[in-house]
Formats: sequence, structure tokens, C-alpha cells
Amino acid sequence: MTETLQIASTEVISGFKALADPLRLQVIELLRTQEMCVCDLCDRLNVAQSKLSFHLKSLKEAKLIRARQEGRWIYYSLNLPQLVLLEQYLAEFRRFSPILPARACPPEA
Amino acid sequence: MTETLQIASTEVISGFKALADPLRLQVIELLRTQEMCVCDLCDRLNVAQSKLSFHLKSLKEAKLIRARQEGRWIYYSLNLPQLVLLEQYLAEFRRFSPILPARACPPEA
DNA sequence: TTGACAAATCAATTTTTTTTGAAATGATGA
DNA sequence: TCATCATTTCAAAAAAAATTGATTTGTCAA
Repeated sequence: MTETLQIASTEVISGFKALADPLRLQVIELLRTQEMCVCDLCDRLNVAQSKLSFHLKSLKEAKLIRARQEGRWIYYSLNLPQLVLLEQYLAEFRRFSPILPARACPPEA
Repeated sequence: MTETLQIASTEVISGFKALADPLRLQVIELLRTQEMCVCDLCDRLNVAQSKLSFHLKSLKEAKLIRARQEGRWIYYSLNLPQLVLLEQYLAEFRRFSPILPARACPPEA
């Protein structure tokens, strides 16, 4: 395996972006153990529904959650594989990082 | 082990926030294999120095990188443990997530 | 000392993201 | 068909983050 300069994909970036907000992270954590409909999430997070909707959209676009409609309700659930993808992106750094040798900047003339 | 509702720490959030930008992610990737001084990073990323400085600060505040001064140069390097912390935060989800059972919203009267 | 250079800081501006409340959509059951 | 309810969408306002160019800080070497 060579250098593998990982051009971070848009997916990775939008994933991190979606996780970079306390409310969205709380949503993710609530969905950790079970599917939930919007009204439940609203109640538990005590947040206006249109606000929540906005954040759910961002999580969904980042593919971190999935939506399933059932009658008038929409159930959201975690999309584990996408979280795993981000986890693995980070794991790469651990995998192949020399012990960070210094490197002289002014090219030793 | 019980529910372990992980109140995502500020550290985790600022970590993800710092990673949620293409330029900052590129910095992280460049530092993956070696320490680098600001001028090198500037060159490689072809970006104004004050702009880079702004982003380096955000990465540093998130503890994802460290700075070491040597003469007039400042060398930046990855702070692996902090990346690992984020990795582990994500790993938690994989560890303890039931296969996402549905849950009826209108409490079955 | 002084001049040159690396890097950080600053203030002003621009861009992006978030919040808010109101309106639209769409499914349901009477 | 109609009223109701869950949710999304929208437009305007507010807040936060990023960009820019100029200035400052600090270090070194002449």
C-alpha cells in the first residue's frame, strides 16, 4: 500500500458537518437505541418542530439517518454504515502514521 | 452496561466542527505523515497565510493539531489521541445498537 | 541596532448557517 | 368531502463562520 493521499470525499465532509452541532448530535444519540418519529424527538429535545425538521434534513442529506413513513408519521433511524464510514476515515490516521518525525523547514542549504 | 446516554462533550463537537471543512481536512491529511511549518502548508495548499492561520487556530483549539516553535518557524503536527477520541465516540454507536427496532408513535391506545 | 522574514491578529466585509413563525403538503378518519 | 394532525417548506431576520488585506509580534542574522 502506498501513500494513499485520501482526498476526503464530500461525503466525509458533510458527515462531519452534520455531526458538528449539539442538537444534531443529540438526535443521533436518541436514535442510537431506537427509531423515533419527529414528534417524539421534538418532545424529548424540547425544540420547535420546524427547527428540528431543518436539522433532520441536514442529517438525512449526510446519510447519517434514514426516514421511513408510516401513515402520517415519519420515523427516523440511524444509518449505522455511514457512521462506520466516518469512523473508518478517522481510523486511517491511526493506522498509518509514523511517529510524526520533524522536518526542517528552511531546506538545509 | 446500561444505556450510557452519552452527552456529547464540547470536545467532541468542536472536533467534528473542525473536521467539517475541506481546507482543514486537507491540512489534517498533509500532517498525517509529517510535521510541517506554516509556510510549507501555505505552499502546498496554495492559500493565503492569514487564511491558513485562521484555520490552524480552529484545528488547534479543537486539539486536533499541536504547534511547536523552532526559531521563527512554527511546526504543526497531528494530535493523534484527539482523533482517536473522535473515532471512539463513533465506535460507540456500532458497539451498542440494537438492530433498530421500530417503535409505534401513537401510543397504541 | 536594523532589516527581513514567519506567523498571528485585527477590523471590515462577505458568505453560510441557523432560527422563527407562517403557510403548504399530505395522510387519516369522521 | 372535510377537519385534523404530522411534518416539511419557505421567506425573512439573526447569528456564526470565513475571507481579505493590512498591521503587529517576535525571531534571527547582518
